Order: sequence, then structure tokens, then C-alpha cells
Amino acid sequence: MKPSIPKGTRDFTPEDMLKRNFLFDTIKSSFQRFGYLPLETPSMENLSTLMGKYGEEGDKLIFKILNSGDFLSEVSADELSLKNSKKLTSSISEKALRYDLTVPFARYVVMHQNEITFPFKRYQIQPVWRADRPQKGRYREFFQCDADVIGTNSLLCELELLQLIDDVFAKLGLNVVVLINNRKILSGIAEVFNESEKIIDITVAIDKLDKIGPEKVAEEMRTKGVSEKAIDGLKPLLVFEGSDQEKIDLLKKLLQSSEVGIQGITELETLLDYASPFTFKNIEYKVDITLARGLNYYTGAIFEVKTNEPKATFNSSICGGGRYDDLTGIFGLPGMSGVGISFGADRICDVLEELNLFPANVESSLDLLFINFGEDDIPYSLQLLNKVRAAGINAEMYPDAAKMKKQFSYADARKIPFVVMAGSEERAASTLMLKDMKTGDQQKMELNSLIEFIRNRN
RNA sequence: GUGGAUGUAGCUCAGUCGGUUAGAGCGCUAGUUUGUGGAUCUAGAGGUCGAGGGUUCGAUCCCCUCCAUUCACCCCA
Repeated sequence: MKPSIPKGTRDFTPEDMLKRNFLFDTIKSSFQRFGYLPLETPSMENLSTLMGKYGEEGDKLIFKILNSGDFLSEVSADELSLKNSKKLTSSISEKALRYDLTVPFARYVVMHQNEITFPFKRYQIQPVWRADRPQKGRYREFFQCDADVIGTNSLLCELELLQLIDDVFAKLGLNVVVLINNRKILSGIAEVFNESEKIIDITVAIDKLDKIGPEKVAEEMRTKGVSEKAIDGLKPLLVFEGSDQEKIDLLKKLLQSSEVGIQGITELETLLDYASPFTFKNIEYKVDITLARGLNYYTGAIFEVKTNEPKATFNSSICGGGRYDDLTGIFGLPGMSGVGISFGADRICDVLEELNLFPANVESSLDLLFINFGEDDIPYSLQLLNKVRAAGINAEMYPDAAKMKKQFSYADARKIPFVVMAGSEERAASTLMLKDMKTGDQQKMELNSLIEFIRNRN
């Protein structure tokens, strides 16, 4: 049989992993710098924990796990004959692969509420699974890198997330734009047009504005049964162009009758006030009234990050998040507000790859290769190798006394920057020959100078 | 779930208006007297032309079905 892996999943080669580890390490170091604590949760959750948290579409995209054993014996013949997959699912599946990291986190917080000191800041870097059709930048298994603060309403958390995003992308050397909006503003808009129950349809439609244009957005709202009055009223808002302040002024006028709308505007203004004194290195942030975001547990600020590099062809969001006021409520712990962001590691990898932003040395996992000159010289080389390793340098010796050509080709293929030759000549003089694989230069030196040389380089 | 595109060597692809031993580049392996790689040269290995069926004297090529990959929609990191 031909070996294969499931659609939308990938093997990561050593070259891939060196790059991915570099990315995970930089994100993790930023998370830690900002005071977030590590957490991991199981790959699978109870299906009931996940269902209903991501909207109707989300439920369909959850990977369900078939019950073990003779899972059909419990199902009645009637139920089977109905062929209602949705209903049947709950009888034959009670576990599912996690769909994101936020809902498992909420579940964790509720289960461990008595041990946790609030506000609780945690980061979590783990794979998630979605039964989507794969396409460019979309995988069925991918890694999210989440940082969340739960147990405080403070808008300083939103500011911190902006700074965290900046910190990460500055380290990666990637310029990004952060789009900011607030779900309360979207609720307010729906409210003033008497369309509160259509809020999700409206937000989903206007989220597509930059893709399909205002006419199609209006059309989509129309097919969803949104009133003409509301569609007309929304139009000027959608096509409005201006500074963040001008957008806010417009919203203030429009939403003056909506309490929740006003509150959203106030939150947004506060966040912008907090952010204004700071100079950000790699992010540009701006208010985007059309930003809606799909996950329907968001209630306050929402963020989305896209690349801000003209050369990048990849324009989907690489990072997103927001505030959820009551995610733990459904698990029995009401009134616990949280806010967080999620870095899409796989998409960021794709972008860094496209723009060639991975540091040149991520692929050289070894500093030194010792040439194997055969039985007589092995003990001497081994001794040097041990000392070099003890000094914190990554090194290895070629296992066979193969031809020089072969050993050097190996060093080349592995992208090892330096090769040590310690054969009979060097052994006699208690020295070694160091060759720079890039320039081809080689020079005799003592062990101590070698260690110093490599250290200074790293 | 809906629609389009593509499956030929390890990778990227050419090709035959249906005709005998199916090609290139890259990669891989090997090569000039026993301690020197990346550029060049020489040689070599490697393909039931995605799978099954049909049309035909004859199919990698035409037709059908299936499978896989991929892009877009929906939705999303």
C-alpha cells in the first residue's frame, strides 16, 4: 500500500522543526516576559464541553471521536434507521479533539477555580483540530499559541496584548497591522436598527466587506432578512473612511441611544488612550468597524492581526483574539471576564518562510563536526569532542572512517559551519585543525582557542 | 457541504494530433595513488505515466468511474 497521512495534516521535517522551534521559542519567551504561566490541556475533551461554543458552523467542524468498543450496541434500531447524523453523533461519540485552546482553558478555570489565584494569566502552545477543507494557509491540524488573562475587566489587559503582539513580531522582524473593534459597538449598531436578534448575521456579513464590497454585503444581509432600514442605515458606516477619532465620533452620533453601544465606544477610546503614549516597534494598529470575528463567545474588544508587508501574498489573519465576559458561565462560574489572543503558528511560519525572515543560523543545529580519521586517531578526537561538548558547544564526530569527501559532504548537507580535523599530525602536536566551511579557510589552533572562537561566534 | 484545476523519476515539470526501447533540470550514488566539501566534468541507478474499467489492431494520451492532491466559496489561526 501507498503510505499517506490524513488530508490537511503534515509531517514536519527536521528542517521544518528547527524553524518551528525557533518560532515557538520566541513566542514562548515573550509570553513569559509578560508574566503568563504555562498550561496544557488534553488533546481530547468531552464532546459536550465543546459543542455549542463556536456557533453552528463550528459544531460541524469539530472532529468527533468514536466511542470505544461496540458503540452501536447502545443505539436503538429506530435511531439508526432515521439516519440523522447529528442526533446519532451524541449516541456514538462522547469525546472530541479540541477545536481551540480558549474553551478548554475556560473549562480548566472552572474546574480549578479554588486553586487559581486571580487574575490568572496563562499561555498555552498546543495543536488544535478542525474538520475544515484544507487550502492555502488552512490546515486540519495546526498549532495555536494562546495567551489569556482571566478574572479582571481591566482594559490594561487589552493594552498588554497589543504590547505582547508587538514584542513577538518585533522579535520575528515581521511588520503587522492590528485591527481593533469592539463587539459591544456591533451589538449597539444592531440595537439601534432594531435588529438585535440578527446580530450574528449582520456581523458575519460586514466582516466580508473588504472582500466582496458594500453592495454584496447589503445583499447578504437582505437574504438573511435584515430590514431595508437597517441596511440603509449601516451603509454610511461601512464605506466611511477616516481616522480612528473620526470613526469614533461617527459611532458616538449613531449609537447615542444604545447603552451597550456607548459602553463599547468608551472601552475602545480607553484602550486607544492607553496605547497612544507608546511607540510600537512592528505593529500599526487601527480601528476597523467592519471587523467582526467568527467565534461567538467574544463580547468586548476584538483583535485581528495581518501582515503589513507589501511583498507578502498571504493576507489571512495570523493572529486574533478578544474579550469574552462569560465563557466560564456555561460551565457554572459566572461573571468571570477574560481576554486573550491566539497566534497562528503555522500561518506565521508560512509568512516567515515566504519573506525569508528565518535567521540564517536556525538550520545549523551543530556548530562542529569532527572528522573520523580511523582507529588510531579516534581516541584523541573523542577526547577533544567531549571537552568541546562540556563547554556547551554542539558537536559530533562522523561515525565511520569514511572518505574525506563523504565526511565533508555530510558537513555540507547538515549545514555545519565548522569542521575539526584532528588526525595523526595534529595529535602529535596536541593541536587541531579548524576549517570554516563557508570561506574554506583553515587554521591550526589549541582546544581552548577553539572553544573561545565558537563561543564568541554564538 | 458547494464549485474549479491537477495527478508522468525522490522533487519541479516536459512529452506523444493514439504507434515500437517515455525525456529534461535539480537531487541521489559512484569516479581521478592512501587527510579536504560546496562550482565544473564523466558515468550510473531510479517510472506497471494515480487506480479500475471502456473504445481501439494498439492507450501515458480519447471516454467513464473512483481515489488523491490543490485552489476558491462557506467559515476560520
